Amino acid sequence: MANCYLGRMSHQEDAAPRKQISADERRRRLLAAALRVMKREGIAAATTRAICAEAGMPHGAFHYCFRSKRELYGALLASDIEIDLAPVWPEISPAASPRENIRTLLLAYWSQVEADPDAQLVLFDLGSFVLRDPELRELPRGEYAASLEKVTGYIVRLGEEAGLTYLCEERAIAELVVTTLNGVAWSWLAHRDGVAARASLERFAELVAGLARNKTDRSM
Amino acid sequence: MANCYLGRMSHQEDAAPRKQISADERRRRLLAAALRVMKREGIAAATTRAICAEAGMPHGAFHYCFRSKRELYGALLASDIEIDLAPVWPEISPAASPRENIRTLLLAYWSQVEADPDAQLVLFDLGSFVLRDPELRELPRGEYAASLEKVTGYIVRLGEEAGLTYLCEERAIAELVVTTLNGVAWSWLAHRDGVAARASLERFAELVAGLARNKTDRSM
DNA sequence: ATACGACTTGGCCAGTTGGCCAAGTCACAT
DNA sequence: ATGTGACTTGGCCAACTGGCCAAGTCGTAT
Repeated sequence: MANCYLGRMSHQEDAAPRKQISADERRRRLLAAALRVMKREGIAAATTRAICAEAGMPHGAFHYCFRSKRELYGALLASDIEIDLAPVWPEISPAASPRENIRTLLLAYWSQVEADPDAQLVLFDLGSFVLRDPELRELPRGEYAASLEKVTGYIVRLGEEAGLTYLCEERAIAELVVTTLNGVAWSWLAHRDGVAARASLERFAELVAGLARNKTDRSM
Repeated sequence: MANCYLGRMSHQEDAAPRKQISADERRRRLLAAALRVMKREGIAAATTRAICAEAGMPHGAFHYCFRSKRELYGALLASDIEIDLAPVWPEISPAASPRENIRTLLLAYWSQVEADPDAQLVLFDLGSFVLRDPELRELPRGEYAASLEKVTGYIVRLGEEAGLTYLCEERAIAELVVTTLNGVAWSWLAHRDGVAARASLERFAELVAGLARNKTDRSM
């Protein structure tokens, strides 16, 4: 069911026996497999055996690639599962109101969250797991800092492209945004009311817009 | 080490040998014990054996009180672990600005969160676990609704006691508040930066205050 | 060809898990 | 005293866990 490595049917050697795989490549495949299992059945179901089976490998392969299960968990959280907002930028324009532009950005992010709820759940699970582990506890701190940095970048870029100026530091806004998006995601996972979630986001966009001004209103 | 059922040395009865315990009482004790274990060592460590040990009961007692481990998990999430804001109300006053009053309320809530981080983590763990279980999946929906109801009550009461009127429905504000508080809690669990968390809350209070007006400004 | 190290594999292990149960103990009504 | 039903207990189970390892296979530098 797994190995669709058929093809290569030439006259001499056929069903290519797929020789060897580098340990690095295996690590990558195991990480991907682990994520798939966790999304489908939760973090508790992601045993070393289940992960290997998902990756189409024998159980022994696991501990050749990872020293321990925790090492895989750490690597998984470190390999950021991020959301790309690049496709949204064309919709941003100085002509629109700050609220409209912020709204566009938030909802673009949201539609990606809503499209893959299990990924969000895994993110919470993984974070929670790692926070309990004495050796991995520091990991989320860096992850959080990175995502904060990224969102701050978005805010700045939004300011430039939509011609906005903010009443406070971009980083502070980013913090509020990251935090609120996480909160909305968590609430939505609980009640699964997409309408309510979007309504909260709209309201939040409105509030954040209060911190922004069109540059044209004052200077240009 | 477990059975300290010694004593019974007095002439008749003294160090009450605590005869039997009703199944209900045992359930309550097991729930409390489970919560303690989860806070201390995470949800994964809360095995039936660990819970019984924590409660000072033999392992067999567990399945006399609960049909399964999941049943306990469900019961635990249902037994709301809530935060009481009652002691804070005296600090609310019509004389203060809306922002100040909202700030007071949010920070009061927050100080309780900050005082018991593990409880928050357990709440996330528990929610996440339950969301994966086909039979318990619906549970968080009700929990969320209940806490939303409660916070809505707070918002209304705040309006009455501080003399505020809102620009939108109290429920919408409550949704935003619940969501944001969860988000801030999650972020804080990751980075453990209490200053940043409070700063976010202050900013959020400011924004929400924008949705409120002192009644005296218009009518009275 | 030969050798050597990276890769592969299935089996094994001791420990832990949730759940079950039969035998026993107790409180209380009769 | 005797019965009845709720409560108690320790032991048992099959299933599963993370981890380890020895024997094997393969690729490549020589």
